[in-house]
Amino acid sequence: MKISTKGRYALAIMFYLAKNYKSKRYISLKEIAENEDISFKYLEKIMINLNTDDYLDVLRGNNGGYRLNKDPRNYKIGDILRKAEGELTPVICLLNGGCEKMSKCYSYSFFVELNKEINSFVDKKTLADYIEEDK
Amino acid sequence: MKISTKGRYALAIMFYLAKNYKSKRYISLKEIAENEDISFKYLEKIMINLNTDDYLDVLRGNNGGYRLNKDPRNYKIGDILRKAEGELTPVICLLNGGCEKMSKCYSYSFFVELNKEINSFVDKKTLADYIEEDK
DNA sequence: TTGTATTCCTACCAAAAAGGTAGTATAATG
DNA sequence: CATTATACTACCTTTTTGGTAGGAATACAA
Repeated sequence: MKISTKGRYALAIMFYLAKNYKSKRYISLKEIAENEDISFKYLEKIMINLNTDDYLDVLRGNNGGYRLNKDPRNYKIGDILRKAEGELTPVICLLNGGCEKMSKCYSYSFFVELNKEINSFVDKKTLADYIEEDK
Repeated sequence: MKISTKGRYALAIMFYLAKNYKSKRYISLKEIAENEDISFKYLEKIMINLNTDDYLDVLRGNNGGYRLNKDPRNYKIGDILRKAEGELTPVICLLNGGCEKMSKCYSYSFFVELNKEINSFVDKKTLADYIEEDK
């Protein structure tokens, strides 16, 4: 039940962008990597999953990078973690509506509830909830 | 953010024992392994972590095995998962009160809240909550 | 007292996932 | 056209997961 570095680094990236949202400037991964002490190359890889479906503004070249394209309050922590880590379901069988041993599985309804608990929490929290000036 | 087989099998064991609580009989891991389609040897290994601090009654030899030593309502799901999987904290830094980069970490308070959310949920649920006759 | 069924304990091991690194292609801009 | 970014693909090392194997200790019944 751990969040891997992918999820943690993705959050670090997004908080970094959120912090700079008002300046409108593009932030390079190099800058984030240096400030957060994370491997630049690894951040690039994480970005591939993170920046899908026009999630962020991108600009290549000099002074390029990434920036949020909506207010921080519109970025759910749940979406960020799911993009980086994949589905947050505590067990895989939840994605298929149970397995072949479902009929005698006492754990299943517990997993359903836990899944709901986790996802509803992470989906009601946004970047803005954790940045002082945006609270 | 997945529960591993250790945690899932531990729950399977505990639900199996809970289901048989009233009969007072000792249940062997062999029986559980066969009924739940899990490797007997792996269950033995999981049991090492599960049955600490007099968590269960044990009897060796013929017709031996394990049984609950208190009512199913006294076994918290949280305890079972923690015994099998280790601490359920979504990130390790929560166990040390943060890391050296704490001062600029926007994620930390989110992790604290998520941790609380998860643990308070799994600790308010017991085996009895998911067994028909005990509800 | 011997055989059988069980837990207890230690060591080992293969496959998968995590956590990266390296190199090149593509794009934007001065 | 040089520079500075992202985009993409391939590879690699370490750790974790998910087991297996074998024997010692214990309980009990015939």
